[in-house]
Amino acid sequence: MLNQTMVNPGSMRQPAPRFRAPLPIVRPQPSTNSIELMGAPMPFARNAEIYGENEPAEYLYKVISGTVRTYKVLNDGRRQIGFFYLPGDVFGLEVGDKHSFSAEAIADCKVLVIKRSSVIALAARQTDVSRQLWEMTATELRRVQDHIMLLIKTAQERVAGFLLEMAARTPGCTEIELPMSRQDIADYLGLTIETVSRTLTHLENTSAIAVPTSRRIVLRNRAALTRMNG
Amino acid sequence: MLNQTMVNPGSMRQPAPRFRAPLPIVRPQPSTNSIELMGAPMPFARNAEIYGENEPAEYLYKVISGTVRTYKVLNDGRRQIGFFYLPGDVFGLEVGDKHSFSAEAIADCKVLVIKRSSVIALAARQTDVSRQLWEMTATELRRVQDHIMLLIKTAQERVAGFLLEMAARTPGCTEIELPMSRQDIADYLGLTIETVSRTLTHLENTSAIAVPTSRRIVLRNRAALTRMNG
DNA sequence: CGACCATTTGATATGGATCAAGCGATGTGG
DNA sequence: CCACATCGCTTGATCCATATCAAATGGTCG
Repeated sequence: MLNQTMVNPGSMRQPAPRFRAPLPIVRPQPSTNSIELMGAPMPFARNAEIYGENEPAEYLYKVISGTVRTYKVLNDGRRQIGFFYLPGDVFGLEVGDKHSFSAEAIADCKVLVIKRSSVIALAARQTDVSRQLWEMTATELRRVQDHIMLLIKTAQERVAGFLLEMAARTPGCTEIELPMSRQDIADYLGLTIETVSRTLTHLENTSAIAVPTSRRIVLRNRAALTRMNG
Repeated sequence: MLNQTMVNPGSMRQPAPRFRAPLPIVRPQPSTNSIELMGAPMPFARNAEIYGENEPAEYLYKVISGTVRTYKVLNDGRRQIGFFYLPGDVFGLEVGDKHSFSAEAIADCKVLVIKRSSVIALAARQTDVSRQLWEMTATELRRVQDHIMLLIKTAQERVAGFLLEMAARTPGCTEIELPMSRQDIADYLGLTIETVSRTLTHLENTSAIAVPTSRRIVLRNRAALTRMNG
């Protein structure tokens, strides 16, 4: 039942820990050209909150470096991660005036912060901007639809799918550096850390992957992973 | 593992069965004014396919009467229902050129069919149209995000949540007429029919609901349902 | 009435959660 | 430099919610 992190409702904002060398992830930046000209870059420390659920959605965001997680917490503390946003990804895009998820930096981040009202104002006059807004929202929609398909699968299928998804988002596609903890992965996949860990071990034993360090995964047999993805 | 319908990959298109009296559901229509002027109403028989996954997305659709389900089928036949669209709801909205889900009529339907290309062309010149497109996509996004939160819950929470959701979408809020079968509900909630049935029986035994006929549910104790919604 | 289909109910199996312990890396203070 | 605490992860043992398998019930239509 309770397969997610239990979050203490009273202590959400954690102290920002010391700095760490940022991960060298560089990805093809989807062209959000005219919109991102309106933004200012801003640093966030590891575990810093970028915005909270139900806060007014005054800005939208684009990851420059680092990784961001969005999440929701149920009444009783179960946490569901919406997505891991890597450099180039846009998040915090809302049509209503409140954020539907919370957002936090997983590693230290640089994030482009763009004022929502000015984008919307510009969209009212420039067709391409309004089209970009629409496309970003639709990209997000597709992603969430895929996430639903993930959540109906078995543990093995979820983990295999997750690895393939992360690999597809990384330039050097055979070896991936995970910016997030096992707990984050578990909360994204709707599993427990134990199950994630066991499944990774099993994939390693069947030599579908190698795990040189816990944050680094080598895809040895992509066909096998694809096959078990469901 | 296999908690969804197993769909035989070779026999998706079913013969359209006989006609049935349409359900008298009438709901507040969100104003999609200028867009829906461009559409033509079209009837679909029970279980008729409206479009298939990966088919070119030439049209978008608005339910006038009846109910529509969208769904995806995994390689091995597991089915996941994306949503049940009731009168007033827009579906089939895509930014890419292919549909990401399939759509079928659950009961006999009247559906407004609107040519995608003309809407997009109009959006290029009329701000309000492009805003409507964006808002419809964002509405869908919210919905899918909520669906994810549903899928991490227990069986009881999912069923209770489903009933509350359906009640919120119906005018006479205490009694709801379900247009879909137990199997459809199960595939929406990521459960089996047996679990859905047992859970409904349990809710009835604890007098949270009454089930005069299998398609009709009376909410007796909404507070209890809300409480167990998670 | 009898066939058919949807739904409910019952008995059992199992995948993943839970509870608990061990392990390796990193960091701290003496 | 080394004991020692801490943290993230792995591994092991057991439990439980929900799936699976199977049968009974009930409504619909010829």
